[in-house]
Amino acid sequence: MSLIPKTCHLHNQTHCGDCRLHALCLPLSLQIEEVGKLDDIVQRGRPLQKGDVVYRAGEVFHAIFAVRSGAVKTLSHSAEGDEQVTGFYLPGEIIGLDGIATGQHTNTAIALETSAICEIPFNRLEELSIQMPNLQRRFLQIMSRELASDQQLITLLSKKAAEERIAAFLVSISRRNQGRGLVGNEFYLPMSRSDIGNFLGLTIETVSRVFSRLHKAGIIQLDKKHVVISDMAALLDATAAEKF
Amino acid sequence: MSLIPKTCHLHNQTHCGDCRLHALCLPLSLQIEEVGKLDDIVQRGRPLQKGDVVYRAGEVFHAIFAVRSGAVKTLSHSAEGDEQVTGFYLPGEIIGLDGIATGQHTNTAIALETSAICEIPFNRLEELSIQMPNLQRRFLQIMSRELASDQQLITLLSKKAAEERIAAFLVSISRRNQGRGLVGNEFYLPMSRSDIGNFLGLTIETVSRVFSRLHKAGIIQLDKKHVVISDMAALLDATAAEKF
DNA sequence: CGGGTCATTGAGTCAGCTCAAGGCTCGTGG
DNA sequence: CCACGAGCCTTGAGCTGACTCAATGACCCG
Repeated sequence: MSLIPKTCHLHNQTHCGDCRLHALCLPLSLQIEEVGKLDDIVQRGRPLQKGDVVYRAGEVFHAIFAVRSGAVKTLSHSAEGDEQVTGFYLPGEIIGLDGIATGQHTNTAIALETSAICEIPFNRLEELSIQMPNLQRRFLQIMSRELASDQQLITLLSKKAAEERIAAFLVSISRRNQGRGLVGNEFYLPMSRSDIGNFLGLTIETVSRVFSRLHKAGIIQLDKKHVVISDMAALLDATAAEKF
Repeated sequence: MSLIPKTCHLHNQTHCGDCRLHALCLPLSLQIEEVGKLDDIVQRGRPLQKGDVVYRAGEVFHAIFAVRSGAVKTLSHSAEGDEQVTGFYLPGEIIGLDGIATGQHTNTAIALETSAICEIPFNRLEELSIQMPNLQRRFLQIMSRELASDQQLITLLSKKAAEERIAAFLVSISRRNQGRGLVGNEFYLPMSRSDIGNFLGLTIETVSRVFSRLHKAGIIQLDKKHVVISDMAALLDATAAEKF
């Protein structure tokens, strides 16, 4: 059961072909008429508010979702009940892939701010993939990219110190914003310090201290969630601090 | 030395339909004639020896691989040159999925012991998937399962103490052996302490100390790489030690 | 203006790291 | 057959980066 109401607001009429995220999202590398067919199966709901759930762990998996605007975090729950933030998703990025293996979502996805989400029924997508090899390949690419980013996070958690983690996190947000045509060196973080800490395997105190340190070092400017990267080179250096 | 006899499963003639791993590997849920078609595209090479490379980071991606016998580790290299072990793969498991996104492998895969590997050319697999929706779905399942296991590892690295990590690691090996019809409470670890430490984000000293502790607690018996789990309940408890 | 949430900063503790020493096993060569 | 070296593993001792605990500040909303 999807939480997204089917009522259409004017804002929801954007078709895949017109969508500004066209070149980032699922339609990449499709022909124009193919985009039209994909567009036919995409369902666009009313914007979600901060804290609203896109899907919940344990729910039956029936669709994947594309973030059209706003931002979403995904969390998994361990057996003991504690939450692990497994990712932050920005416009053009796809969530819900975790449910394919078992037919149930293993993660929960929650809007971090007012967000528009496109819902793509999975069985329709599968059918379409059979007719459109480009779409099949694109979808596999997206899953594989997700694997690669999970593995980067694994390396981060396994090998990097707190400062390197935060620096890498900021660089990642910066690059993804840049990929969407925004400036790379200034942005608002849509998530709380606590989400960042959870994601990076740090406490919120450590996140806060590292932000302060980077600020004092003149690498970033910081006003609550508003970040300006004033010295990108130094920030990149900080993602891989020398060990000796 | 592996528990797996060197006689039957290393020879190259086994077809997917006859393979004992049939129900774990890619052919799961295929019809008999479909298995035959899959079998036609699978290439079986000569057994690899310990340390041999299955594929290397940076190589052009053209195939995925199934482990038929033995064991394989995958590693990614960070920009600074240090290696991160990202997974251990046992018979019936699929490696090489990391290359789909970019067309290049981002990981390196190395045999941990004498191993037989099936090579499945990716473009042939894609073609076959279009004809065989079951195969397409199965392949997506395998990728999704990989995502889920990466996310479990992320939680492990982000939230768990050394003892919980090792316990979870042993339970994982045990379960996967059991899934292949072996006993779950006794096995040889095909990887070194250093590989385990690297994988779990611990130093080899810590790995060694935790093994000793679990041994002294009567939970496992240990003779080099030969492990006997003598108290599975206690080991499971140790994967989620109470924090207060 | 009071209560709640989120963020910052400081002080002290500790799990796992580094450094160091020594043991076990296996292969090689005298 | 033993000596020797090279890996790999184990164990001990001390150090340290991030955690816990605690207090305070900033902001939002009713």
